[in-house]
Amino acid sequence: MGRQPCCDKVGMKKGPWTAEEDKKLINFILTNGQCCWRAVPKLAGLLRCGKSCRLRWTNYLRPDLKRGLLSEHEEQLVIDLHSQIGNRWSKIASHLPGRTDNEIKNHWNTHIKKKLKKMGIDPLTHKLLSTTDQQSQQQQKQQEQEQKQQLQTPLTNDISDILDPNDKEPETPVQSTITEVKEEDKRMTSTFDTVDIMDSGFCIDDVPLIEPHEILAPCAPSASSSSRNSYGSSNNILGDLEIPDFEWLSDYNNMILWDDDLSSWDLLINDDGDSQLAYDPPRNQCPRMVLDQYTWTYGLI
DNA sequence: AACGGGCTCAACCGCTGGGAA
DNA sequence: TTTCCCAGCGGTTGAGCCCGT
Repeated sequence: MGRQPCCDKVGMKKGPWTAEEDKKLINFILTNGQCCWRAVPKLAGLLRCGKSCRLRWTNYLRPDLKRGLLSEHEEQLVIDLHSQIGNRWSKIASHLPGRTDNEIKNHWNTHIKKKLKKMGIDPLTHKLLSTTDQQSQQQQKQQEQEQKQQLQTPLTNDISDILDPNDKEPETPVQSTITEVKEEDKRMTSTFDTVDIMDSGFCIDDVPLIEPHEILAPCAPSASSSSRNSYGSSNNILGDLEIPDFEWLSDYNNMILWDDDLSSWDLLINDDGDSQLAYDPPRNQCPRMVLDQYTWTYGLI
């Protein structure tokens, strides 16, 4: 008996999301929060399946997403993590705040793979390509032995589920138990969290730096500052959003940054200077705002 | 200007695991 | 224990963009 499809696909829209659909989804999530995704399209008035809505939100519309290319530091982190846990993109993404597994997976396949190959490193094994061939036979033998051992003594801790088989070789920095892997996860997370942003290699070359004083017109949270008309425009997305009286904005300094053509909104900055909401229109519809979260965070510090 | 090949990345597909009934 | 639903995951696809000819 097969699994039921995630939704009734008849009449469901597929393909790229339109700005209108994005608006509906953002509006719904901001108003109601994330609930049962299956119910979202119906409640939000979308002809999409719940799964599509969830993916669109998590991979593109989510407020805490960073945009733009991965920095050198992030890239190195991805490489390090990949060498230890393989293609577990969501796990890797969890170490890079604001990055999605899809984004990292794409970046790996389009950039890092080539980069490593250019450097003479096998992206699968993270070993020098020249030595890979020599080791492949040894690996094969070792894997055969491991398979025999597994048949004789089943693993109580399924380390094979955590670690890439290629990382089981002694010369790689591999932990031998799940506990150690988890501890390593924690260590790496905390390392990333506490990294000095000035030394982190964040790439600020990709976008022109804008000093905060050049772009900010901070205003204290107040009833008047939550007026849609303060920032809205008849030809922009935010103006059309049915955000309930901006009550959800009451904690923010209501900083909204507009594209030159006022066709998109990018950031809302709260009192702590955190970016809370970012809207990035489809790349073929309007030029992307030249300010991204990196730049902004960097500017604040 | 037109064409074609390569590249990028958003979106989709199918599968898995967890949890509820 | 079994069945079903749901969210999440990783692999794959294809439309649109870019760039060289």
